[in-house]
Amino acid sequence: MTTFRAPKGTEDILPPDSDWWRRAYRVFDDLCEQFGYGMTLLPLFEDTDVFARGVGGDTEVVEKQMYTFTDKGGRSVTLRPEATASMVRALIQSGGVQTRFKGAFWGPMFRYERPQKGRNRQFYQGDIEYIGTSSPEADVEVIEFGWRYLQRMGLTDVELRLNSIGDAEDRADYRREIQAFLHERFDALSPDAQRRIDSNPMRVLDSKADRDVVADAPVPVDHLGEEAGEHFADVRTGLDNLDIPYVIDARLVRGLDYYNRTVWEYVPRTYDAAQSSVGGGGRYDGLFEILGGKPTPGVGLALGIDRIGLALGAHEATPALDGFIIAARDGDRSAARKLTSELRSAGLRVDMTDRPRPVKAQFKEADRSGAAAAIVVGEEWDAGMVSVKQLETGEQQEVAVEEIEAWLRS
RNA sequence: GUGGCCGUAGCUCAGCUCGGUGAGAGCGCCUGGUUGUGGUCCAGGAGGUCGCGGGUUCGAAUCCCGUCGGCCACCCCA
Repeated sequence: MTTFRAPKGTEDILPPDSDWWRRAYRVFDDLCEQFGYGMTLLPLFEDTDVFARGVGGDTEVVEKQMYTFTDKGGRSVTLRPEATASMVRALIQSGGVQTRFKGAFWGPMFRYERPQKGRNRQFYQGDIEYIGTSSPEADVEVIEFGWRYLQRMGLTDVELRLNSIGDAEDRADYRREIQAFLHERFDALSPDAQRRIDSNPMRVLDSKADRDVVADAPVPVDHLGEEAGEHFADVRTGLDNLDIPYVIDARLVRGLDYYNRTVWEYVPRTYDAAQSSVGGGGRYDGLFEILGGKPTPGVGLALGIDRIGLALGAHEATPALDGFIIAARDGDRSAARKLTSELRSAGLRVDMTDRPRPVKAQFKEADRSGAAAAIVVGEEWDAGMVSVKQLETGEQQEVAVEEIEAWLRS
């Protein structure tokens, strides 16, 4: 027996479940227009090195979650695990960013992991990037964007966790300090943490397995240089100014190596799952150089759409048609079909059954479709009339054919 | 990659411990309850290789082994 199913870690999203996704995208798109972020369409896969170098060789994402293939030309390509490196590559390719660039993007990402709640191998992100400015106002705007998005989607009880991990230069001293701290407690550390002392000690702060050990470890936010410190203060002032609440999480470091200074995450308080973060972002002033471009600062965020949906719980389907056309007699079907066509051309949302069925069954379909009204084409059609019934109230009346459109709109 | 739980109608599941009367329920779906009226009610109906393979047995959805798949957690992150 060869029955196929969606590959492990992927999901088919069909109506009516996809109604929510349509809304999720529309809200995102509206917000992008309001904030002035242009749309970008990027490849689903890139040269493997874009991510290996961009994201960082010592991250989990690159170490073991890459969907990497060799194509027929012998090139190593990787299904994108995240958007920022890809976006930066595209901007470098197009000649770099002269003044500033605000780009948005929506689509699937791929990470090879063992699936669980809120973690699929193919998952969806909405992303915005504000590039070409090191102003803290940009950080604030991007953080605000994510906050507004969650609010509009109905996730109102969200904790915004904020931190600054400083600049690369600031981290030299800090690095020695945390390494010393970790070496003293070497035996208590998890194998992963032990391995990272030399390669990327800051990441240990983020490790659940080592939570107790690092509870009183030195944190980057206490080792900010003058500029990074001012920047962070300005970001906080900016958020206060917009009345966006946040908490400082000194051990928040994020999983991608390109971040510097500001990093943040959105965590719904009402959502209990291991994968609780529904979005996050950070500043990445060094990424352009890593990928071979001119030094260009940038800040961006990713929203985990799947997780936002999970955090919201069951959402009511809202199919909603303006009208459902019913052909009373089989001979009325062509007239009904024509009317359906005309009303659709006029911009209304209408549907009808796929074949002759008892009127009762057609009404049942009309009801299930979520239509506001049922429009009966039958004997009255011969006199230029149709019967229209408001399905919620049950009220019914006859209306002249040429007035249906106006009636449906009222 | 490691661990736990689970795979029976389209969906949610009961039955499995103590193998054996014709494989079930609810929801959904279809038809009907008189001429062209839904969401309630009533009646009838369609729909199942009991994940797959092997073993034990006179006999297995029920016991054993294997395998595939799903969910959740660890890890990590969106």
